[in-house]
Amino acid sequence: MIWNNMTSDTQFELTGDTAPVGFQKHDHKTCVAAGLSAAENRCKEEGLRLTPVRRRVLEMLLQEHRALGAYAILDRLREEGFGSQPPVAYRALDFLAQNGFVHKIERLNAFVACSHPGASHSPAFMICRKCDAVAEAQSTPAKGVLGAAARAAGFEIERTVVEAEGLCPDCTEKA
Amino acid sequence: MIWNNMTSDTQFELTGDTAPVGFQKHDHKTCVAAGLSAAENRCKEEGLRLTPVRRRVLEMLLQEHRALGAYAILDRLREEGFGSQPPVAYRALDFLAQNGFVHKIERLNAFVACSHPGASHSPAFMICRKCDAVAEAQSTPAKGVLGAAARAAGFEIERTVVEAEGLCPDCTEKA
DNA sequence: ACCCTCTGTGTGATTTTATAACATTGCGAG
DNA sequence: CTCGCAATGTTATAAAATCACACAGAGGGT
Repeated sequence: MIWNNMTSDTQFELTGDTAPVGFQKHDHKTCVAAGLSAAENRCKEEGLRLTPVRRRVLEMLLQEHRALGAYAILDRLREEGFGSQPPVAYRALDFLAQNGFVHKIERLNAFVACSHPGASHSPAFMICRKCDAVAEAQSTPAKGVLGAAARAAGFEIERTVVEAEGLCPDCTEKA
Repeated sequence: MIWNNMTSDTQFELTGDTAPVGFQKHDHKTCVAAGLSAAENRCKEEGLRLTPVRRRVLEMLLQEHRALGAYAILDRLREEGFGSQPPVAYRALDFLAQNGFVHKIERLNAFVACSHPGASHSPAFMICRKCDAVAEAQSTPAKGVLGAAARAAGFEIERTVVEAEGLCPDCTEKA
């Protein structure tokens, strides 16, 4: 229920030491495809333009399945013949973030593909301080202590940043 | 209970349009003094060194009572005859943040004085997107959806960033 | 008092992250 | 077709943060 498990039964195609993926091994190909087509559908529905740069950036983040900085993304875009200056990356990321296809991790100044394409939601993240793996969960901003404080204060919450930093299961084991 | 109300009954000494202070008008002098002496005590107890730069930075943040960027702080330090290079500000801020006297607002790349000096706690913030006022509340990381997700995943939370962005009471009114 | 060490301060230089400003392209509505 | 607008691209610059190294001064041990 909570996150990156994606489809079906867990598949162990990954060699065991590929990039961290959200604390759970799973089939990348499936989630890249799923993420992309979810985005395509939403764009078609809402008249948004998923242009080549934007599409490619989303694809990169889906493939990577961890947080990438804007400049890491830019480097690849450059290699692939897209523009080579920061605004190219930032604009694509802004578009994707604005539409919920990717999220910015404030703590890392970096971006991850959304793990729950489709529904609008308030994401929460768990970030491993050792291996930088990032897993996305749902938060419920209006509920809980913060929601109560906000209501009491007359503060209108529009957006929330919720990021937990700590040790992922793998790194806990190794320690 | 929740935040910057500080002492006693609210006092309206402020002219009514001084800098935003956390959604509630209150007596600055009192909270500056309270914040500083709390820090002094904790440092004495724990053998920490509240040196002049550090003390002054804390005092600035307490006076300001809103988020200041490291470079805003640095500018003032420079004017006052302290060092003039970024590390001076960053080091003082690191010390203060490490010991819980100030908090970093990731969303703004800026720092605020802690509103609950003393007890160790997991802060949560409400940030007005219009006037940049910041109020501090308490969060309860281990509880709620995120805590459940973390336990389910075997993720060990060490620290949390919780920041709500929206409109403060004042700005809501004006709109 | 002396030396030693360790922490903190100061500096210049650099890296990393992000935005401003403006020219150009190309699609779609009329 | 052509006008307008959104997206792309570029150069330049701003803003945030860190590195590397020199020096000063507090405090402990002798």
